[in-house]
Amino acid sequence: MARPREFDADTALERAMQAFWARGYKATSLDDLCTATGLSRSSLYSAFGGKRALLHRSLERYEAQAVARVTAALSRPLPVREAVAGFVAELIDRIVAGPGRSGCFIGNCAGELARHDRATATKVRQSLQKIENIFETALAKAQDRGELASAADVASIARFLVAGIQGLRLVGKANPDRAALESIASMLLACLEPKE
Amino acid sequence: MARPREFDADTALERAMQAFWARGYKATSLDDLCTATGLSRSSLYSAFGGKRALLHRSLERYEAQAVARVTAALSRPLPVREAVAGFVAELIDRIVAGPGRSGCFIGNCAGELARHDRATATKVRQSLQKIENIFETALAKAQDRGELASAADVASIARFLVAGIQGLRLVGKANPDRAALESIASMLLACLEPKE
DNA sequence: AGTATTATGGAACGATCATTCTATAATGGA
DNA sequence: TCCATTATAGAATGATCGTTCCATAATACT
Repeated sequence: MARPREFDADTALERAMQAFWARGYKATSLDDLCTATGLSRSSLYSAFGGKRALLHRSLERYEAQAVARVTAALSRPLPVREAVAGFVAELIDRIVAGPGRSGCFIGNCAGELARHDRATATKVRQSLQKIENIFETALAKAQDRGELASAADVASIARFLVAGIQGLRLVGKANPDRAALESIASMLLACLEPKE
Repeated sequence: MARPREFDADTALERAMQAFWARGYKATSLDDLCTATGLSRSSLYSAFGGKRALLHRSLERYEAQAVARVTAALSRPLPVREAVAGFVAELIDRIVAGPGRSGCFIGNCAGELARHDRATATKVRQSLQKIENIFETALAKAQDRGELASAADVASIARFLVAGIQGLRLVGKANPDRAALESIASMLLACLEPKE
């Protein structure tokens, strides 16, 4: 019994997320968001509530996609070291090609906002934790398969990989050089090698 | 033959840098900078030329300080592994205590600006390179002392340490948890262990 | 002492910011 | 078909942005 929406909220959110991801929170204006989504200010506000709320919805959306991507990458029928290596290699491809130079949206929010925005910091922390948990689960399975030493601390390795990937992506923003990034990646993956 | 400055340009720049470091570029307004430095807009503009120029001066200042800090930490009469470990341990102390939660100013600029600001990206890349070179030099000396395998690629290790430290500091912004950060640090330092 | 020159404080500027408001359009149910 | 309800476009709002300008203050040199 009312006028129906003319837009799809899901694709609008996706486009808003892309805008925040590419430019950052403060650098993305409401005009930018309206242009990106094709919505008017009224529609944006009634559907999402404001810029900050839209950022949080964007973070949730990104987290879901990131969880899916990591899960997919680590579910491949490969030794975990090769699965992780493939995941990182794709990241590097995207950094070198250009689109990956926006970095990780979660990491971007951590860098720009975590210090002075408790709510966003909490969301960032939780998102990183979820991704870390996916790594940990995959590593534990690999450990069961005998790919990792039974003494290996899979939780610590997972945490290390998440931090290392953040570092890789951050450095890649300023220096999208394939050789440099692959060198970093290969040393990062050493944590999955059995000690000789 | 004219009116002299009432302020010290060096301390003004230091305070401006602190403001940019703590809040980021876009989030630091000219009012913030005037408050932080104690200068009027006129003085700021005549002395530094504008917000963006002030950022670049701040980056240069931070780079010099960072170079000095890293050089000092790696010049201690210790095995390089312990020197690096001490450096990272102090970073973690500052993150956990609070002040270190601003992260690395260079990394912050990389995250916020590198993608859309070529000049800043170049400065960031050069600064990271300089710091990387300090690590590499220290590692090469340690290699000469026999602390590292003669086959070790000190340039790659240096690059890896810089990226890893950026990741550590970024993750520390959202999750300033000592145990987690120390776990990451200890795995990072594994690249300096002789393989068994 | 007078003057040229630079520094300073703060007002003024236009642009842009996020948000709210208003008028109009479009629907489903009566 | 008319009404209650929600959606939309875009104007309006006040705050704040970075920058410029101007009047005044303070010095060094003649």
